[in-house]
Amino acid sequence: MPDISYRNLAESRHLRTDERLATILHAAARIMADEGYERATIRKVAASVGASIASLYYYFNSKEELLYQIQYCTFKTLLDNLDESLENVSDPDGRIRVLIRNHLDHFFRNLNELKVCSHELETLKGAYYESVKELRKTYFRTALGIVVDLLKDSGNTTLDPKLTTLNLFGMLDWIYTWYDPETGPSERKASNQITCLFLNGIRSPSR
Amino acid sequence: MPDISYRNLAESRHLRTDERLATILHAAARIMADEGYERATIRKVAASVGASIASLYYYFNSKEELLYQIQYCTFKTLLDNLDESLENVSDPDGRIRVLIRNHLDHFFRNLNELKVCSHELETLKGAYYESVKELRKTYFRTALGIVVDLLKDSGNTTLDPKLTTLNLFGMLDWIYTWYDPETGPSERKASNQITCLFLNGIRSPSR
Amino acid sequence: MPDISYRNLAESRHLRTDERLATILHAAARIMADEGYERATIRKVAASVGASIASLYYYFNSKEELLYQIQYCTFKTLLDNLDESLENVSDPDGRIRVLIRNHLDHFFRNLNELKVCSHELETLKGAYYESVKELRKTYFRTALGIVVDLLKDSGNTTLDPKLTTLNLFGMLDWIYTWYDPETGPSERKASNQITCLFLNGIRSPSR
Amino acid sequence: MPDISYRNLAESRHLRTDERLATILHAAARIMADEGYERATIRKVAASVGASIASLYYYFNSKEELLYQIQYCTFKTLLDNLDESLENVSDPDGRIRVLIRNHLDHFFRNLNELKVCSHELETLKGAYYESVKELRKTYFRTALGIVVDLLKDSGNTTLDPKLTTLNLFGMLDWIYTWYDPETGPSERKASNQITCLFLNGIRSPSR
DNA sequence: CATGAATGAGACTTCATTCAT
DNA sequence: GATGAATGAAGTCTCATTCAT
Repeated sequence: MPDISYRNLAESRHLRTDERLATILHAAARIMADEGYERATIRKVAASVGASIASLYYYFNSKEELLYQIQYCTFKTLLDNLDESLENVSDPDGRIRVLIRNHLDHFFRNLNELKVCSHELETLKGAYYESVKELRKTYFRTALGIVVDLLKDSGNTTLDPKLTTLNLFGMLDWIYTWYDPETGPSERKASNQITCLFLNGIRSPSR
Repeated sequence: MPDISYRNLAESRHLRTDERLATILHAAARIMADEGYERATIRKVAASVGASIASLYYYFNSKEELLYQIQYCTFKTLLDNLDESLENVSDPDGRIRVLIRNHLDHFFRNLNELKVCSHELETLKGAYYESVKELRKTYFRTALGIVVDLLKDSGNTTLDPKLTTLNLFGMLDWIYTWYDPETGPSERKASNQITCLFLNGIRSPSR
Repeated sequence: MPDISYRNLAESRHLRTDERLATILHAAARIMADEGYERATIRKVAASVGASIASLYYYFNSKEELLYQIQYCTFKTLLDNLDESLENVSDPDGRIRVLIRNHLDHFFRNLNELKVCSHELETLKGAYYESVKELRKTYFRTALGIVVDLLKDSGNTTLDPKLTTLNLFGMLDWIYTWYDPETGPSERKASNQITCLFLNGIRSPSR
Repeated sequence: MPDISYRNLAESRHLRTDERLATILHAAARIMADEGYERATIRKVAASVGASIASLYYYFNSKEELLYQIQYCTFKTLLDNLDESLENVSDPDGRIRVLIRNHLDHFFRNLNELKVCSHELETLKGAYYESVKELRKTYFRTALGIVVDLLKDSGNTTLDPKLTTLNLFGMLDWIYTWYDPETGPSERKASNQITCLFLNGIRSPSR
């Protein structure tokens, strides 16, 4: 039974410690994205942040908890930002644009976390798994709600809302397989392309 | 330097042996999909096909070669089938429908292989990696060619062909994260939804 | 308890089979000399003679027996030849020259066997070990007898016969570490040098 | 590419750790001498020093590095001692006596290391091999230089210096095959016998 | 005589984790 | 807060050997 002891970075007053934790989480995400959870050894994480292996255990109780913190932080932040940005937008078209922008803004800057979350959700067990699953479910439901409204507004009865939302996330999340901040298109262009393809796909029911 | 010795199942005459290899590849794909390459131990593969660990090494020289055979077979079959199906279709709309159907027909029936190929390409090194990479590049170029024609025909100058192709594969490949043969929608329905969303998205340039 | 079933090559009438056995023994000796007994796998021996692994077991019952045959043949031949050559020589000086020549003649042409016999005597267990040990003891006693006579004739009371014999074999057997049939001195020269150094060392007691 | 990280025992200040390393090297040498490198399992070494298998890997990175450390330490010490002892001796006769004494003093007390170095040089690969090879070459050249002078002084033109040096080492190194500290002659006697046999062998050219 | 296929045993090695300091 | 040293568990792979064909 894992003892979840997630440390809320924002609330803590030990800034030095929490900056260090953030550094560790980021380094771990990079290594886990590059090599997968299993191949991402604690040893490599320690080396990449210039610490001893043993000292890392001050910041997390197990390798699984390290993975949990990465995933939890990612979705917590994503969801909090989304809620805030949606507050003043009410039309479905505007809301879906906010969601897409929020998602891509976050993950273009955190491709490693995106990859880790995509690959390693089911690596978590028990309470860790449930905790992250819950956040993701909430996030998906928000998106689904917007898509439902959008299809209604377009009079589109061909597309199934749930499948359409899944396909949207397919395009959004797939970016971790191809986006390269160095050589790729601008984030803005990539973002616009997906928005455009998706909204057109929805708006005009096939005759 | 890995000595790649891919055995072409179709051409071999040692049926008994090759059927056994196919069984092993399938079992391995299932376990690797469920648990990831690293956690998918040879022991588990052996147990799942009712063989001793050592005897598996009669069929592949290393765990990496096992992964390679899974990926190579998958893309070789996919590509061969596609080439055959495209032979008698010349209009871009028909060709993209063939590609989507071919892709989904294959992977709805081989979700494990899809997941393994998606997650573990870069687990392969050296010649193994290059060999699979080459097949995938060929496959992508075929799709890209069709999308280019499609955009031209639609007079759509907004969408970038390469990004559009990547987004298409985002929707197509993402199915491994949500499709459930037991409880999900029919393959036909899921397939139609993606085709519809994509073709509409392309056809009608945003006003 | 190993069942020693040494096949006497000379007496057998299955020439084809025995030629094959000789080929195998020679190939095995080469590989064992190069890599040591443990690293010299049956697989490598099989490959080097172009046979399947299983078929080798027709010629010996175990890897240890293979090693035994190599060692037994080597010392049996060496000893038989020595006895024959010594028959007509009675003075110690002549007899020691015969022994040195016999030893070097044989081993310059069978360096691999010399190395294997030097390194792997104690790899043999039980009856195998005793059998070879017996031959070697007989061989050593013959040499020791000659050295005793030689020291007596020289009036040399400084040197201990047994130690002197051991030192002689040190020089004789050490050749496997440095003699190279391709680039080294002629066998004749190398042989003369040892004979010269040893006989002078014995003949002239230090002041 | 092995990363050779030889720890100089003498210079380190972590006495506890280095004493432990020395203990391990010694135990490993004994087992490798008794059974050969391949049969000398890490398990046996661990058991013989009362440690877990995994903990040994704190002291070396691979079994091959363990073998390397044994060989490197042996020849480094031997060579350093020789250089020191030769410093104040200039006549060839004295110098060869110093060399013989140094060699035998060291190896009578480290017969296991002598056997391991004799049998397993070529078990080392790449940088490990080159490193030890270099030391041995230096050691041999020192001996050869002395023998050259010695032969010159004796007016002996019969003997080839290189072959003579090789034969000397044959007698010196062969001791690992027969010397028994329990039942054998005194080291002093054994040492004198070799010195005597060799110097006489050289001094009096055969008529 | 020959061999394809199989297997139990056991080797080296790595890893997450702990704990005394 | 930090870390050197240690370890049980487990993984991949190789090997000698067997046996039905």
